[in-house]
Amino acid sequence: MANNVYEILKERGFIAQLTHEEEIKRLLENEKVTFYIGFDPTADSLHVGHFLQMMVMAHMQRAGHKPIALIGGGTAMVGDPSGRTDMRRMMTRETIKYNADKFKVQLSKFIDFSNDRAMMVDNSDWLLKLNYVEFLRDIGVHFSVNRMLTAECFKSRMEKGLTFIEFNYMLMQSYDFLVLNQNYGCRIQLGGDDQWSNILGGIELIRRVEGKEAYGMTFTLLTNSEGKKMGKTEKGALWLDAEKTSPYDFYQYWRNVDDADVIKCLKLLTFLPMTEINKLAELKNEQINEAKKVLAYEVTKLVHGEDEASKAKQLAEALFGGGGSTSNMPTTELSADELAGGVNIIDILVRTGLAPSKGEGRRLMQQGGIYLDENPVTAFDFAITRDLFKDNELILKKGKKTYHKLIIK
RNA sequence: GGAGGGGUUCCCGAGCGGCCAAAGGGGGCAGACUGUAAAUCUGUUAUCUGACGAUUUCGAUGGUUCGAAUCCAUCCCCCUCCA
Repeated sequence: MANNVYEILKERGFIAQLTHEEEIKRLLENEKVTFYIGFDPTADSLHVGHFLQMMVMAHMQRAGHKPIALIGGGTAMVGDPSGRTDMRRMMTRETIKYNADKFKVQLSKFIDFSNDRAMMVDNSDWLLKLNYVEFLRDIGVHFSVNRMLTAECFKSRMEKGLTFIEFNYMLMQSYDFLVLNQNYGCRIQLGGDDQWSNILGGIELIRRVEGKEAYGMTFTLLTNSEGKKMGKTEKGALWLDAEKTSPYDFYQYWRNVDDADVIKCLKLLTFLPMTEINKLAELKNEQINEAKKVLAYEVTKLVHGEDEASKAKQLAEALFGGGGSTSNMPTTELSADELAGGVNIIDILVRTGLAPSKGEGRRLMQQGGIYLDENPVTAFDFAITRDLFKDNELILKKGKKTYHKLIIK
């Protein structure tokens, strides 16, 4: 019976905590509500954690509610201590500005901002011009330090140390909610579950300043069955920017998630109807691979578009299943001239990025992790020459899953 | 401001004049087994070299010494207690 967004979100496993379950449910059922989610531009690309937030926004928007995407250009200057055991590195204004601009572009791809169906605001617009004393008198008075210190988000920091600048983060985020409430009638703040304390701060502030009730809802953090945050790869985070994480790598990440996490991810990160997901949930053992394929394709489609998703899928099938085209594989061109003399395999490994250093390249070869057209290569002085190429291409493989194509220019 | 304790390789964390490119764990990578999964086992994990070996690393800069991550000086940063 998932007619109402609340039910949808609940059924799909998004919801972690609610400030007022009944009221929120009623509100979402009967009214068009303006809500917000904040994104602090601490990197130059959104990642999967943000994607989950955007899925929520999209579900809400589909139900007729109006999202405000808040870019934390101002809050990023301070740094949110929540869920952190150490202090964030201070970022320069320039970096934040740069990141914020990137965020804006990416967000526009996922949320429909046309016809006033959603808005995007940047809290640097109001935070940066605040007057310190005024802020303390108007906003600071409403916060009890005693209470703040008992908040979960500061507890872990009590041991490691917490500076005053970070301590203020909560006030700033609370103030954001107040501003959005006053200017745009925003009544609900959503966020990851790590934002719970900060959200409560805002609700409390609105109640005290405006005498109005505001609401908060947090969502499960995307963690795997071991409780670790998902979306991390050996190269760092799994970015939504194709320049930083290629659609193929992105696809492969989901293709390779743990069995235990597939269904959860399908619910959270795709729009597949629950009936279909439930069917996939029936699969056992090997068959789970089918569910993973669906997951990988759907998520990649949402993030990179149908074309890229199909390409990634085809490439994966070509490599792992045999057949299909290799046209979307990362490629390096070699000139006929250099091939004439033979090009050392280790140099190629470094050049293609399959190995970060020559030493690493040798190690890979020693351990039998390097293949040329599926044949292991172990001789360090092996030279790649023209006659190895078939149809002008040669497939270089590192381990079982990383492929690179060489072509003659 | 005073007293004490620290800053070690991707992370945690040992080392406290030579045997240290630095124990152990985590993570990563590769191999075996598999289902492009998990678990497990094995190897590996600064750079250059086919190898011997060479070079740059232990907060920063100088110094002592035949020789320093280890001792000294100054500086920067973090933590704890006192004010």
